[in-house]
Amino acid sequence: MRNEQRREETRAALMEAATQAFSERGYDATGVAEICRRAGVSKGAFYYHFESKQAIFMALVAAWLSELEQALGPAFPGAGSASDRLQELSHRFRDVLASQSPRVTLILEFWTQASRNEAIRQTVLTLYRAFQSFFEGLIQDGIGEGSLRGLDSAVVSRVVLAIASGLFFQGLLDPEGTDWGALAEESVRILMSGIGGGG
Amino acid sequence: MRNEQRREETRAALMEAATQAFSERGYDATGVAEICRRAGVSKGAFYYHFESKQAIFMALVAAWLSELEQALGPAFPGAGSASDRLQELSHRFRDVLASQSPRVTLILEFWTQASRNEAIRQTVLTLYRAFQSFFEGLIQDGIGEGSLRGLDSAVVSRVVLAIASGLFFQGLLDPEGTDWGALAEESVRILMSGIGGGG
DNA sequence: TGAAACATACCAACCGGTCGGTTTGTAGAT
DNA sequence: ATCTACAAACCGACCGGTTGGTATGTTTCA
Repeated sequence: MRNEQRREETRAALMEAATQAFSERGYDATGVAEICRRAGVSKGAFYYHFESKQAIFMALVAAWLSELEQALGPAFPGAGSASDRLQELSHRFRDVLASQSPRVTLILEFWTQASRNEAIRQTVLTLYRAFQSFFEGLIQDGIGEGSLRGLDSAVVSRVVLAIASGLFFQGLLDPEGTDWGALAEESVRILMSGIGGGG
Repeated sequence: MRNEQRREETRAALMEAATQAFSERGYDATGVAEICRRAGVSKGAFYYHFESKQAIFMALVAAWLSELEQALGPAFPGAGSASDRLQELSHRFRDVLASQSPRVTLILEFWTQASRNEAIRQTVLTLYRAFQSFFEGLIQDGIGEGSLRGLDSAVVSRVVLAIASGLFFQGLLDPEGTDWGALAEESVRILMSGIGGGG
């Protein structure tokens, strides 16, 4: 069964190469030949493992999806109040940004393709809704235990997501502009207490 | 001087056609030939007016930049308190989204290209910083007049921008998912008063 | 008439994808 | 252990089609 290992290795090499290539040059501008060159295999090998260029892109989306779902599921198992956990999450924003750093532009590529390809859009939407549900549950917990005000959790969760993705995209555009990690923490703090004055 | 008018018309037709084509199919997937077809001119006309495909894209970025700068400058000349103006701005989010609707995906295209092209990135960054300055000034006004708390206006302005762009990108991914305009209004309301509970 | 504005025909380069053939790995027979 | 037989994995030349860009000719108008 050593073929199985070889199979996995080649597949992994192709996906890694595709990740880098798509990140650097974008989906359309990246040729299958270049992916093969980076992976050190031939075009024949590529089309043996993947039906098409679209197929490997979809595989990358799926891999990213399951990876983040795994990271989201068992994590943060309810230690402390909901507001504390929200702060903790914002604290980890910098690490997430750093760990995803090579893929940051790839995620933007996912987003772009999603706006033009229904299948990809549905996949990304699934991920997006998973995130939203996660935050919605967190906020409902907070409302239940009294650490958060009794606002519409669906709305608040979307706002939290908007801040997160907004900071994400801004960091992509201007990586050196600010300490986006610190800004994420500050955002949650501001969101918690509001910006309204005395009146 | 009727040549001048003709010149402007062709140029405008090409840029309008490029806007639509880039929006629908993206920069790379759009051919120069298709832009010409939509504009009803020939390739010769295209390359008479623009040096390259990149050039017309840059021209679109520049046009978008100056357009939004104009809309931002004289607009909202300080009627009411800063918090009121912030609410008013969120109220107009739906209209902005609607008016920019044909270009929404084009803006995403700008963002994508910006992450790979330094010249485009600088241009988009200029726009981004113009927005940030605008909000920063607005928030400083609010702090001065007491309608906003004395927080770091640079930080708050970035958070506001994060929410705006975050909602923008989310609306792009899932146009029918929610009333993003209403959500924008609600976001500002939440941002004003915070989500923290009794403690 | 001459310069500006546009059209037409064309090209080299590249693209995603195919295909006939070759190597590699391994299960079973001996 | 070694040979056989076969399938999985891989190679790279090749194809039709498309692309951004050019070269050259034609129209329009001051």
